[in-house]
Amino acid sequence: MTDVQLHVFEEFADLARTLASAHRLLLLEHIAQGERSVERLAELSGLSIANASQHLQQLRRAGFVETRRDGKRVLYRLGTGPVIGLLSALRQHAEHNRAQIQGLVADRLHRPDRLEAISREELLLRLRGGGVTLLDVRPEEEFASGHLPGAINIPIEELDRRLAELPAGGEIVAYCRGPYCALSFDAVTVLHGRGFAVRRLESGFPDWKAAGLAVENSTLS
Amino acid sequence: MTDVQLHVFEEFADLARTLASAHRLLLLEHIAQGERSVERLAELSGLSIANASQHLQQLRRAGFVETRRDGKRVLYRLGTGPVIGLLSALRQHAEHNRAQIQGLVADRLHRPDRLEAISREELLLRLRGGGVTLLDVRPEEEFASGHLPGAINIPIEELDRRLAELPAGGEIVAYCRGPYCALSFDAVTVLHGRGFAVRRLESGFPDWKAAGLAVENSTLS
DNA sequence: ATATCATTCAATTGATTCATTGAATGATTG
DNA sequence: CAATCATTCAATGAATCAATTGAATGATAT
Repeated sequence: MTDVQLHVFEEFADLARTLASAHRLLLLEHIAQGERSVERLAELSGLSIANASQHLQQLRRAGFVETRRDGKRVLYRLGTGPVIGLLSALRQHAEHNRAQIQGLVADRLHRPDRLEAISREELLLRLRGGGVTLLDVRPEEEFASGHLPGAINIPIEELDRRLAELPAGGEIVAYCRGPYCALSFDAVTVLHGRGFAVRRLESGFPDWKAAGLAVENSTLS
Repeated sequence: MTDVQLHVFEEFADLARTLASAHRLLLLEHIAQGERSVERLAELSGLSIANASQHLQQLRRAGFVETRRDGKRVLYRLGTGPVIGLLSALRQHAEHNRAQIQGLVADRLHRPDRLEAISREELLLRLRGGGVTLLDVRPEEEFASGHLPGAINIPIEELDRRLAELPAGGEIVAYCRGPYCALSFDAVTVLHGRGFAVRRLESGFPDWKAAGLAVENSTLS
């Protein structure tokens, strides 16, 4: 009785243990952006290739990612399960804890930078209305492997020099990889300083995709 | 940059690590049923009191549970955050993995015992229509600290002897602690054998409560 | 106040996990 | 078929975590 119970819980615990490493979570976050090779992931995460490979295999054993061979490379992508949901539940809980510590739980309007954030639902409404420019500030590579329909791509480092590409009037909504990616925060800071009406999308590309919403692809490896 | 990133992920990893122990998950599951003292939890989980206490403190540090003093005892209850959501995301993923291994993913009707299961939404509809008897097969103690409105309580061990208390006609819906609690499965087996029209609720009491639905309490310590 | 009892703390030991290194695998390319 | 290159495997020492024990805390009750 408690024996069978414990066995089930051991299984859950194994899953949790696989997530209990900052490096693996970081790898997952990068994989959530699209397919990546081991070498690229190692580079993105600052790990040795062998080490990255081992972590990736743990993630695969737990079903969080899947692999595919393309020539000499092995490409990793997210698993088909509710991986994003699991990660976002973790995020939510962490956020709740932070709010708890600061003594503000029921209140939803307590994060100053959140004032600039816009939800997916709100964005969809605005897009239908028109007059909104979607700005993807991720690197070209990530943009190419998938982005929100109609978005224009200006990587954050180039934003300063390429302001001309942005429409003078109308509102801009910037997004990047997700709530804990700093790129869109930076974009809001930069653009706000230049007098643009800009807000950031609360969630990022992976969540958008996971929600089953339309995605565009560029033709680039 | 990667420094700040890593710090955030360390935080997530800590949360995951706290869940990465079958004993702690088991404790959480018991706490999800209602407030419990350390002694009771140790007994329920087969741990020494000191050991249980340590695990409980880890859970508290991570914000999964909260405590309250009542006389000599310290009572543990679930935290206010999305704990249940996190646990159920874990469950979902585990279930997905299992299905994956058996080569049936897209298919939703592959679990024979699931044919007997009814969702919360469906239950709510049926209850409005009437003719449905809700049967709580958890121990009296757990029933007393909270149950579904209108449910009758017959602990699973007594079910055999107390069949008379069940209405002859109409459908019975049995529930217990949740999808990985075996009690309601047993109830279906027993009652089905006696010719009752019986199904089990897919989710259990904790999920019901977490969904913000009405809950009844008995007057019992 | 003091005794009592549930709970928590502190310290030890044993078991896992992590990153690193160098070698082995396995698929492509000439 | 041999060479090449990305990835994986295997083994090591350092670091971290889990369970156990006995003592300390903190609140009640006589």
